[in-house]
Amino acid sequence: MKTKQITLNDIAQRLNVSSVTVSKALRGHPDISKETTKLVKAVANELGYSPNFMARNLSARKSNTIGVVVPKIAHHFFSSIIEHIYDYAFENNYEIILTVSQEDSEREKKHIQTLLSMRVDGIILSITQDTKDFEIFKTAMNRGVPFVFMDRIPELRNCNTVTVDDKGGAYKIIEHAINLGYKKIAHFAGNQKINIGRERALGYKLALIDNGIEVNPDWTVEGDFGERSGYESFMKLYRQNNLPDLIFAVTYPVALGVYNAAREVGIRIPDGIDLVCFGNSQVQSFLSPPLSCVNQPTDQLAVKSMELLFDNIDNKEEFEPKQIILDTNLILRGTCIKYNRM
Amino acid sequence: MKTKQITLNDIAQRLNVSSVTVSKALRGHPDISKETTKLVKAVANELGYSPNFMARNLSARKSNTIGVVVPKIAHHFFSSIIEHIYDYAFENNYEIILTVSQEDSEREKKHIQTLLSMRVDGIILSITQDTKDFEIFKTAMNRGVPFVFMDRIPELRNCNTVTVDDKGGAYKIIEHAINLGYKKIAHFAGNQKINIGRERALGYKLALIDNGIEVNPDWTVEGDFGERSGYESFMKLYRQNNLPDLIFAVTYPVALGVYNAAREVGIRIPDGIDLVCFGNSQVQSFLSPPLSCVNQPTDQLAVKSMELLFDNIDNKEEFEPKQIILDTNLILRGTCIKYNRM
DNA sequence: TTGAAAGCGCTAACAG
DNA sequence: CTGTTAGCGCTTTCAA
Repeated sequence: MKTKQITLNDIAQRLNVSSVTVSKALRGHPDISKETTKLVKAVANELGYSPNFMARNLSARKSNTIGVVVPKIAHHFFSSIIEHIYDYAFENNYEIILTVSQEDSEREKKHIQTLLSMRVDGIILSITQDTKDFEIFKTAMNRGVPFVFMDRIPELRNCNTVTVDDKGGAYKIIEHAINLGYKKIAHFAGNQKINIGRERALGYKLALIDNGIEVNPDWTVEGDFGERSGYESFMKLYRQNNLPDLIFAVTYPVALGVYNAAREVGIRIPDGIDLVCFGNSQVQSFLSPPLSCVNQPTDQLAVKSMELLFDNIDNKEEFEPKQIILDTNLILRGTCIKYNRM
Repeated sequence: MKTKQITLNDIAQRLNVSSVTVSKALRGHPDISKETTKLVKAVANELGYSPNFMARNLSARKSNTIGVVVPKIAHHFFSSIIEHIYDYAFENNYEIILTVSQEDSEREKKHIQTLLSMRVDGIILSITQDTKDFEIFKTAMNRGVPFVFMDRIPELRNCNTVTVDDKGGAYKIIEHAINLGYKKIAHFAGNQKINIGRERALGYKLALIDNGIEVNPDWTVEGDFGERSGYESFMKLYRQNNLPDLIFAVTYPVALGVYNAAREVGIRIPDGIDLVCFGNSQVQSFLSPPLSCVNQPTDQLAVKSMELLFDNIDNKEEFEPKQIILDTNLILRGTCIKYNRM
């Protein structure tokens, strides 16, 4: 019993007018008299008319839709950004097509192709850890589709980016620790193929150097951004009997891995070893001890990305790519608030 | 410099064939010779052809897209389900249009209308806390759009639902606690207007009754599903000097609120008061003490919902609505593992 | 104020 | 194997 979809024509016939009249009336076009407009709307309502998005957009050559590609979603950082993106889109009567690459660059590429097929008006993209091939981005941009890269960005000149000041944030927290008295500071660094991993590691080093502390290469432990990685990095140093006084974890999950590992070997945080990380989440204040961190403004990441994208969409002809860098702030809780050594 | 989008015709002209040939070739239709197919594909590639999703779907009268409406996204339960939904869709070459109602039933309604406009092939929906008006669901279903209600479902006969055995799960954990020796057990109940709130409260009561424990009405504290609610419920009982030995929180955030409140008034978990909740998350094992809970199979919620939806889509004519109820299991960690009183 | 004609880009049905 | 014809449902001229 597939009920036929109601079309403009159905309404038109009922009223003995043309479908054009109905189309205009429904959109409140001034061409049409108040009376017919009212009539049309009434019938449309009665029949349960629902405009066909595809037909409308095909004809109008505009989708009122923006595409989003993120590497993960079950992660506070991204889900929070996405929620803000949805809010922003909703207020501006835009639809969001969200796709998730699951850190798989092939999948990412496919998603972009799909979004292009859908003729989205623009794309907001946070790349995977190992996206190496930027061709698809270039061709898409050349084809006139506005792009905004958010947080995790490719090494590409002349494109829109909205990032967090990763280097500055890392610098800030390390300097804070140094001021507390810490000197033996390790960094559990993320993947160095991607900007956020590199920048945070850079900020860490810079802060040490600027404060006259020698950089111990053993204390920059490379890994990825996950819990497992934090656990393993800790265990590596532990086995080498080379634990520092403070660990700066590149992400919140990495810090969780450290909690786990430390608990396992019976070292207490923050007395036995202190810990701090980049990135906030809903639950850090419930950890024991509550975890201090560098906070990223997820709402701003969403809003600025959307603003920039809309700006680009509205001024396609003479648009100059912009790079926006957002500031971070420290949230100090139970860790890294005093010097615990000696 | 808006680059014109490449169409079938552009490719056709280049090759001096008709657009139909190109269309077929691109889709690997057996009509077309290997040779032309190859040629067509080459040119399409060279020109960077990207099929127009709208045109294709308008013409084919099928969108290969399914709509999803959830109340929140920055919440482990939902983001986890959504990730699984995306995976499933991706594997089956379907697109997902995800919309977020933010617990606002008006917004929910608008989203459904949008999805209908987009002519999605089906909708998976988890309703808001205070969705009272089910008309839109009914009309949509009458119009032949397959629906699956997931986890949070309306009181509607004869529709597809995939839920967790909330009552059974609550019963299970309470019985576990009783076996441990607990008798003074409170329930920080969620919103009773929605099935999950009601069912969990029901399971709680049933378990008490079945085990010969009197149900103290003061110990069912109604609230909502958020952290704030957990905090306030605790404080209420605390002020009344009426704290139980164990609290069963309706959700994980509510339990977090209890941690907060307990810490604030200097009562220790689990010795001072014990705690357990419905729903798992990535971080409960990091709480102190690690929080035991009733685990919901988010992957199954996603998969079963998708399967059911596809089943309905494929057999529209004679489809009998199904109700699927998924089992829960207990995850025992640092709370509610032994009787701490006296 | 209304409508007829044309077309958005694609596909399905049918001929050749 | 290839192409012609007809339309999907809507919007945008442009004429009445």
